[in-house]
Amino acid sequence: MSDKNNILPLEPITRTLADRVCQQIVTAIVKGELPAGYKISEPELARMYGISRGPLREAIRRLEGLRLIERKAHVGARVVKLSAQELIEIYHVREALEGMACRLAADNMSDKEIASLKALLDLHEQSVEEEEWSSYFQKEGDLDFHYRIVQGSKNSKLLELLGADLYHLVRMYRYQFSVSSSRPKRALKEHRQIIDAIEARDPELAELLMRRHISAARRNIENKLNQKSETKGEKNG
Amino acid sequence: MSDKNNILPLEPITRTLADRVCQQIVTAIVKGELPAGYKISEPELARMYGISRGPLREAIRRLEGLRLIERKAHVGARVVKLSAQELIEIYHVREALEGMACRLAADNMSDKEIASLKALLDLHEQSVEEEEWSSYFQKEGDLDFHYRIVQGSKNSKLLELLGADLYHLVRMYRYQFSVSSSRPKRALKEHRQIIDAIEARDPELAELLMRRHISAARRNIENKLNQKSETKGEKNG
DNA sequence: GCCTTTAAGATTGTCGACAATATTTATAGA
DNA sequence: TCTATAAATATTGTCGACAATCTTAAAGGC
Repeated sequence: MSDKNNILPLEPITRTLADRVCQQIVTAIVKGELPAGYKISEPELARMYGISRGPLREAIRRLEGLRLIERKAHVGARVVKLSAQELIEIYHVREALEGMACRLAADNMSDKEIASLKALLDLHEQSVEEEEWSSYFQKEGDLDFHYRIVQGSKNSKLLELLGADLYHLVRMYRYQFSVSSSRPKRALKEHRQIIDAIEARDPELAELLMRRHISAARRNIENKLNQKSETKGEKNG
Repeated sequence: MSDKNNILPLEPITRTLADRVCQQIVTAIVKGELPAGYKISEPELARMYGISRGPLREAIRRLEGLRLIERKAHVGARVVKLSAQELIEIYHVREALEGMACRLAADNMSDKEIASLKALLDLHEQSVEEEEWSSYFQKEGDLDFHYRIVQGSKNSKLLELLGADLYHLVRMYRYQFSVSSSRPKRALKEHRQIIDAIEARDPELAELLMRRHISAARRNIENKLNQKSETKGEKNG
């Protein structure tokens, strides 16, 4: 082996320009640097990222697949703007899909995966106690948990659907609305119950708990959205 | 209004080249003209459809979003090859998603939509009796029914997931394996029961019937696949 | 003064050529 | 004869320029 392998490509530094720029734009959208509804100008972004319009269009098309931008022929692309309605819809779909995933995970998750996930929850507990959760747990930690359970279901189509079409939208929502932070200890407790049910190889209970967990999160959001619209006042009355 | 509007663009004849070619390739893949596992050569397809590589790559990227082809960087694209395992996985996911869709449809589908769907079933019944179902009903008619119910759920995310990620794969499977033709009358009867439950505004029953319907289809496939592998003989014993 | 029409500008879609990477083939050595 | 290295070939990735379409602004008519 020669020395040039010292720089081991843990994550391939750059497969293609489109790959790299795509990831950069995903991050920018999720964090709100590219705000919802923003009109994407191909020449502008191409200059910004220092690439040509070719690979940029490739990236844009991929972003469209991730449901992060919407495009119209001969008009252009815009960062997707989630309505309250759509956000609730996503949580309804998550309830069905992740409930199923959790049931399957109780049967198919390996002992090693379960142990690893319990360790992750220990980390989360630390973060919550040290009140560092606002930065990490609120934004990504919770989704890490959910994503691992979907992986544990061993159903690749389920993983594709949740990973490619819903995951990033929820990430975006969390970053930009900063809403889901209200009940971190409660959520963590529910996570513990879920992994316990999986460890006990109890599919029905695991599904029930996951559905309740997501349903509670949805109602939490619905309440906050209602408060918000009430605060704004009744325009027509 | 001038005469030039005589040629009313019912379906826009051609929005972009990529649009048109994308649809053509979808059809070619579903029908098996581009067989599963086929290596897609960009220069070859570009010549075949008489376009440049630019819009062709756009189309290919879109096909990837529809899960009909898979691409690796610097290697190329191949028509997706569904394993038996993945096909079963899809039916499990459909059971969860379409069960949910059917429950929502019982609440949200308009009377007009219900009437229209019942009329569609009448057409299917005619086709079955005249034994024309082999050409249409087997391939597309059944999915028409399912697609309309998903539309009736009024959950746009649900429609996106089922329409963009699973629909075409099931279409492809039906065309190429010609398996689902075994129980058309039975399936039609189940469709009637489902729409009756929706018309009666009975969400629980509607979901139950849809889940059973898809589950039965899945077991039907599993049996056929088992027969197939038995016919092939046991290679290792 | 407002609306319609027209022209100018900007943006997206399309094309052909060049560069970087992967695959195949040929050659040399064991 | 098989393996390993290296050159040759083909394919994919990237770029800049041109064409088609949409948007915006200005001019003219009612």
